[in-house]
Amino acid sequence: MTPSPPASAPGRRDRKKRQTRAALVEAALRLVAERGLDHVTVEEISAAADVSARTFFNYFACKDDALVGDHDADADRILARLTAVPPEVPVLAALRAAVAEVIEEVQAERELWCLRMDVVTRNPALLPRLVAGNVEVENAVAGVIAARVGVAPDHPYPALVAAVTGAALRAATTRWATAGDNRNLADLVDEAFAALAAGLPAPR
Amino acid sequence: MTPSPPASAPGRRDRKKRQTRAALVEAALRLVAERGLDHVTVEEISAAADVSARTFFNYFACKDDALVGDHDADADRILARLTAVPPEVPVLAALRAAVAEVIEEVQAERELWCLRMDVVTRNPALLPRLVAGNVEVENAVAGVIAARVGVAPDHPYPALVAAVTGAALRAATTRWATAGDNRNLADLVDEAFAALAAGLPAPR
DNA sequence: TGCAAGCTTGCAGAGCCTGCAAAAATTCTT
DNA sequence: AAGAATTTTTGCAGGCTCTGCAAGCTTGCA
Repeated sequence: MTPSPPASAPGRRDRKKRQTRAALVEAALRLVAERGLDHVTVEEISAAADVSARTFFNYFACKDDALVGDHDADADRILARLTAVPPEVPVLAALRAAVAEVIEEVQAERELWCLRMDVVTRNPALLPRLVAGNVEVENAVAGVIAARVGVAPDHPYPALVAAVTGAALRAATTRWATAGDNRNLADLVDEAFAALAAGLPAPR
Repeated sequence: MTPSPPASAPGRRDRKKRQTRAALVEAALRLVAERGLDHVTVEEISAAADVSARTFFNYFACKDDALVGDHDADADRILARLTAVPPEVPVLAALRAAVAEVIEEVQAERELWCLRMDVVTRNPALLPRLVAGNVEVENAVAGVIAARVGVAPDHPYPALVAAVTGAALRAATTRWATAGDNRNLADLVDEAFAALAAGLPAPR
């Protein structure tokens, strides 16, 4: 137990698990992009990834999860980063810094995200799940913000800021993945946060 | 065809439909509040509303819809109100005015919404669907805003404002339905919009 | 009253998802 | 390197969700 370097020596088993998961995600996205969500069965996705249908559900709780992904790991990292930001940094700036890391990783997987966004917009039934992951994160973020600004956990401010910044992030990511311009996601997020801090003035 | 007074004389048929729908919603919320989402079947909900299970799916596309409701009608009204607001009104104020009507109706159904929020928070699988309805509305709202401020439909500003105000509304509604204080939803929404317009300054 | 339209219902069936236990693969121990 | 321990994969049975279809009933209207 406890392999001495847990990150450097993943071992064959972990490697295979990553491969299988990636294969399932790739097969799911490709097939659904081709045929549409309800013309692709879990059986077909599993066959394309060369595993049994039962194994699919060992990796994903439901069919949609293979398409939208689970962002629990991201959530933990964002929370850790947020708590690490010095208290004197303004709330919006702290949040912007907390998501920097995740944003870079998303940027690194641009093609995957473009495909994912394409699939989601063409299959609106997936939209709920794509937004939902964020909501769970927002609740946790709200708690950290409450402590940071020194108000009660049920004060309206933390929940508002968490929800609003989550929405801003989503808007920026959507634009980044769908628009033709090849700007960095980080730049789009910066613009969105700047607009928030300025009170959302009309452009120009 | 085309009943002369469509609103004043609903007729027995429409009345029955509304009753059936309300009975299904009530039964679904009550049963799920008691037992939890996956310990209640559509068959049981239908039985409690005294209709067949097949009829349930004539009213709702899926089990969850009976719990979170469909807000398409609200969406249409919000869009109509928004386009009716004079162009010189600032964007945030226009949005606030556009949702006033819907907010009053939600306020009128406070108990229903409290139960619904309780069910959703205790069954997080429902959370996606609750937020999703808003997203569809937001896209339409973004289009109207783009026209209002005179930018291209794919400009980042309209999408950002639509997403952010949607999030603010959601935060206010959540607080209104869960918190103990009996303040008006309209007041909470006003506060949220004011905070948005001020750039989300830390309280105090 | 009689007809047309709309609503409800049962039925059959595809597909999603879960629990269980056996088989296979990987890792650990000796 | 052989065997034990652990993890992963798989098949199977089964319940539940949701859909299409056709028959039967209710409602609205002339």
